[in-house]
Amino acid sequence: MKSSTGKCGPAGGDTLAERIKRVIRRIPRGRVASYGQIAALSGHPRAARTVVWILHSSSGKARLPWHRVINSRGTISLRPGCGCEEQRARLTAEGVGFDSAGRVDLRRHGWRP
DNA sequence: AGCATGACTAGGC
DNA sequence: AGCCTAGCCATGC
Repeated sequence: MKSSTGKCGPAGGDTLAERIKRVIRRIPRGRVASYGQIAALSGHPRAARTVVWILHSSSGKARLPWHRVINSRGTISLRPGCGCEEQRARLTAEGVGFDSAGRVDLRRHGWRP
């Protein structure tokens, strides 16, 4: 019995947010995943925008490898001055290489669960 | 209850 | 090949 209301609370629950966070933590080091991919693995293939919100909401708080999350083109979506340089530095440190166009080779570093 | 925000994505011109 | 538009999902005021 948890509560008479029937709700156990979002903690450890099946909320999309918790699920998305969980998926992001599963991204192995040296690999990157796209927002849409994470959303799909969370059960909502079109909730890429929600993934964005999660990162904003937990940016710097939760221990999420936020730097391993990029867009479907393999480029960093962050705007200059908002941590995009840090993201690139972290990925580079993990062995993820960027080409002259600032793109990651998803065929090589893309996360494939 | 409705509108605005957010690091998106796919498709069309 | 590059830019624009519409669609999607969840939260905050």
